[in-house]
Amino acid sequence: MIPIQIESAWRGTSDCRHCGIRDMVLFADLNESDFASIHAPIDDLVFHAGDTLFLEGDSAEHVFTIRKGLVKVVRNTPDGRVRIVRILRAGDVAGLEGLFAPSYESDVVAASEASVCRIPISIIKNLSTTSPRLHMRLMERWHKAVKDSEDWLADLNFGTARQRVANIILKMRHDEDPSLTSLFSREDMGAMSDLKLETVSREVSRWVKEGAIEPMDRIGRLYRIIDLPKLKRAD
Amino acid sequence: MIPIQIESAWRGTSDCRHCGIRDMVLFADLNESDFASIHAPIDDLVFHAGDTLFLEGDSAEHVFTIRKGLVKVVRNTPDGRVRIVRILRAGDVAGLEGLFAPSYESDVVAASEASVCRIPISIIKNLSTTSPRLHMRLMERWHKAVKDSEDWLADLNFGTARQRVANIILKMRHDEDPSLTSLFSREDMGAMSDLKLETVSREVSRWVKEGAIEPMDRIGRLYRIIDLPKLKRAD
DNA sequence: CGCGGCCTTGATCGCACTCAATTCTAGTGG
DNA sequence: CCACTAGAATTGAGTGCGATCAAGGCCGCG
Repeated sequence: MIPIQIESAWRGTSDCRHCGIRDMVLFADLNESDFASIHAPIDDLVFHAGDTLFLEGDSAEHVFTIRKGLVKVVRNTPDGRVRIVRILRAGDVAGLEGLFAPSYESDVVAASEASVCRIPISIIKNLSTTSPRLHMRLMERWHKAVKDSEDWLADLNFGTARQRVANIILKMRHDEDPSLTSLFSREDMGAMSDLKLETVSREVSRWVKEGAIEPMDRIGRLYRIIDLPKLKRAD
Repeated sequence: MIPIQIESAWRGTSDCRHCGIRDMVLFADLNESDFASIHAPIDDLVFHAGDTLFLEGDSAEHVFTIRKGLVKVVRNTPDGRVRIVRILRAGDVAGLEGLFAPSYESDVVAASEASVCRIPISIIKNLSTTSPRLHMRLMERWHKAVKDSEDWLADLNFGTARQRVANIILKMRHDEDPSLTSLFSREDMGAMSDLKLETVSREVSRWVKEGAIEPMDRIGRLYRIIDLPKLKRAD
């Protein structure tokens, strides 16, 4: 199967030594001789909202570090529906499963404009035999992936529609300004929480009516959080 | 907080070199000098159904390899309910988060009699600076944990009660004889799939009435699978 | 202006929850 | 061996929440 190919802008080959978020990412602890042993190119790419980084079943040849933006990890159920199982943010890594599996195990799609480093898996495999520091970083990523995944399950797929929507609103708060929250389309929010888009819409409206949040645009994406405790209680 | 402490039988200090399932577990690739550097004791424990391996928040000092039996990974939601987020089987590892976090991030409870190796985290940390082979094994475990966790989310928390119960039945099939399946209590099955125990009971009964499964005991735990395709279609 | 995409809102329906009673099993002690 | 009990599973009746079907509104865009 030839996958749908990817719209992405190439921004050049990365110089990881001077990466702005190097301290957040896999290569944080590498030294000069580690970098010297990197021969395959690490590319710096930009994806637009809706672009695909890779699809489930694609041959796994790269690992992707998110530098900026939001990225959805999507699984397709046998009966044709779609579930968003995790959201990746700056510093997170997509496609780690490629280190062990021949192909990717989920679809990964940009949810907003996203700036991404594409690292050949061969580099990771070579370095990981020589650099215990990279190993630690890799395992930290795995740890975070498991924790995020289980938190997701526990937070968004539990309780009433009202509670689930409240938890989405909380989970999508901005890192920089936690009083702001950026929601996805109602359909995507439904795929995150196993609700129908109409139900999501109703519950968002209800939180607005009750004064817990306040719309900052006219298209239902950006909200200001007014009553944080109320959302957390979700009563 | 002093956690409820644990009922477990000590079966002796393990000799990992001659472990019956060594090829399945973390130490598969260690050589003699690796073993020679292990100084802390690795204990071999037996837990009975319902015993606690550790609780969320306990100081993380060991990693546990499951040798035999079934183990539940449990999370407690803020509103006091309980969710089973994963099941561990022979070869799986519990408590890996202790490598990075100071305390465990979920409760882990034996679901049946379980035989378990308790490995001090100090051993893993020491070995992982010297043995790239252990690193690979560890990352394989992380990979499996993420995949299991996301599969769980996608399979058991999706669709109608009928489909969820069918997926539990399929997930709990025996490795040795896949025509047999061992269910948990209806309450635990509810915690796995976010259903009430009465709903689970109804749906199990319905699959029996329709001839997809057949009870092998009188207490509703062991069933023989008669019509596998029907369960997979779940229509 | 018309069109398409997305969000919102309304009315109705059905599935899963709730509350409750009953049955079955294993375990205990007479 | 039987009576009694506690715990678990099962079954029933009624309710309510979220899905479904449908209509209408808002926004951006050609």
